Amino acid sequence: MPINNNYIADVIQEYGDMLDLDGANPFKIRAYRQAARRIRSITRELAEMVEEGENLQQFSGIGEGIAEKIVEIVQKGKFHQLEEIKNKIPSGLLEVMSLEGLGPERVKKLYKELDIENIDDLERAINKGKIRELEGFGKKTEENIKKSIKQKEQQGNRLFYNRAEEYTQPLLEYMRKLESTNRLAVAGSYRRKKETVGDIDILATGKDSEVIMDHFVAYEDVEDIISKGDTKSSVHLRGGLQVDLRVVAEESYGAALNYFTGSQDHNIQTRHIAREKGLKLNEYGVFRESNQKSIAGETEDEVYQALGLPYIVPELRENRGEIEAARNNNLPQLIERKDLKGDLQMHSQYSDGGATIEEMAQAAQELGHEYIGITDHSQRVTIANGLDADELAKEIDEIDRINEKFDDFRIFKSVEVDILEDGSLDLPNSILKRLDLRVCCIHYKFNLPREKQMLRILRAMDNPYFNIFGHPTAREINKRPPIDVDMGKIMDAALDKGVYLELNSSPKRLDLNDIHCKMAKERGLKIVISTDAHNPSQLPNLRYGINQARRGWLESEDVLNTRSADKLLEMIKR
DNA sequence: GCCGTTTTCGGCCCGACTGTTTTCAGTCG
Repeated sequence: MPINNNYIADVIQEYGDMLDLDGANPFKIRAYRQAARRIRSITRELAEMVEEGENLQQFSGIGEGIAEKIVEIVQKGKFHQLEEIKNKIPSGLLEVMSLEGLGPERVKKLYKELDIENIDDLERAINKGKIRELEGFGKKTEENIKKSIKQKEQQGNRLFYNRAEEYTQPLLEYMRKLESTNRLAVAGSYRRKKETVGDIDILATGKDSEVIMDHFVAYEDVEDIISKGDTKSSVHLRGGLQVDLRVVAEESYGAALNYFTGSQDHNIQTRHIAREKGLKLNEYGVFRESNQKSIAGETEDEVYQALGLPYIVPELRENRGEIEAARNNNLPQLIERKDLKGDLQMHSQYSDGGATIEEMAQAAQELGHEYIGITDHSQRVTIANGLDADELAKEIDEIDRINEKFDDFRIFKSVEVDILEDGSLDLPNSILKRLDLRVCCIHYKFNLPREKQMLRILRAMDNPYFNIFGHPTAREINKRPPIDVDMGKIMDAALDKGVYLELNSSPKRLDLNDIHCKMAKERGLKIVISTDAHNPSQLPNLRYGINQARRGWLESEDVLNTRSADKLLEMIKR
């Protein structure tokens, strides 16, 4: 594991969780967890900053103590306080604490009274009926813990955004059928368009909350009901996805939507602002601290206005500078789907696509595209029927023929050419130069150590026919970690050489991620948003890329394929 | 442990639901 920001955040977070089990000061625990979250959103590599002796305390949430620990993590991969606490408390307890319904107090009790150190121990104790005998526990709690274990085994990872959509849309339709519901919206990370979704938060207003709740838990896909009250109910759907429904009064709708959309970090900041202004912000509205009088709540606009801020779109609500930007009236005008004029990565039957070039072109035209790039695989990717130079030459000729039929649409002759281990490209320049543009990607040797991986990529970028670095970290969400690279250096090199980076819109890749997009924007490096579609039905996936781009603060200006075909070719020329 | 247009000390977001209890602790988001 490379010592990147995510690793550092993991270690800091683990320490916070261990402190929780140790019964430490809750605010200290929170400080570590907040620091971990903060670290994940920093767009520079902390390891590098440490090596260069830079001050880490410039980041809010990182003070003297945690800065010292980060230095130790960078140097040794761990820090001594964490090792000490691990000697005292079995780290298997963290896994137990991650179960739904089990927090630090109960886990501690299980450890002290029943010697439970991990989930296996816990399961054995449940089977012996030991849990129900503990003071403060009971039969029902024992059953719930049993369910939680099963739940964790089943669900495992967070859902891809597009899969979450498949669960959410029918449920919304079902809820709309009920006459008692008035307003209905999805909040949470789903509304913020995160690449994966842990659970679904639905917000409703309506005449009779009891009727709405009854209707909700009666949904045919509900597997079990976790809780049910007047204002909040939670269920598991078949397949394990948790859905929470909240019913609020009309006058609180905006405040509730804002509150339940989060993120938590964003909410903490907005509440701070409220307090500064002598106001109180909660899910019911904005209130004057002096007389508890409500001054806003029905719409989100109103809530932000009461805080003296312009409206902030959900995708930006991650406490990554949006509050400051809002205060300075400097929020980005985020890119929208309609800004994109074309799609620069897709496959045809020449390699592993399911449709002909003409079929892809036609479908793209119907979506309003002005151009596409056909990027079939190169020879190295044998499993995808990658093309050699002769086969690619044939494809080039065919695209020329097809292009003659169009007046106001253009197919770029392109390729998804592999970056080989030594940094050479998988096809000779003699054929690459016949193309309009080239997307260069890594499909093998993901595990090279950072130095070698960097050398490979930077060397490849030296080739004048390297235009776009496709799915740059090669990660697959929930499956394969990103390759170990210094993204800042890659971006600097890309700027220097006139290379662009791709945001791959496949819901399983979404590569670059949001933080990398913001990094690119801060450097002035433009991004290409492509689908990597393998058949026409995947062409609308562009919207997932747009979601990610918006989370990464990108504006139309920051994205290459918002340009016309001619302008694009001009810009891509090295 | 972090932070500061009241502060270097004394705060730190806050309300709902469940289960096991007879008034509340624990957990969650």
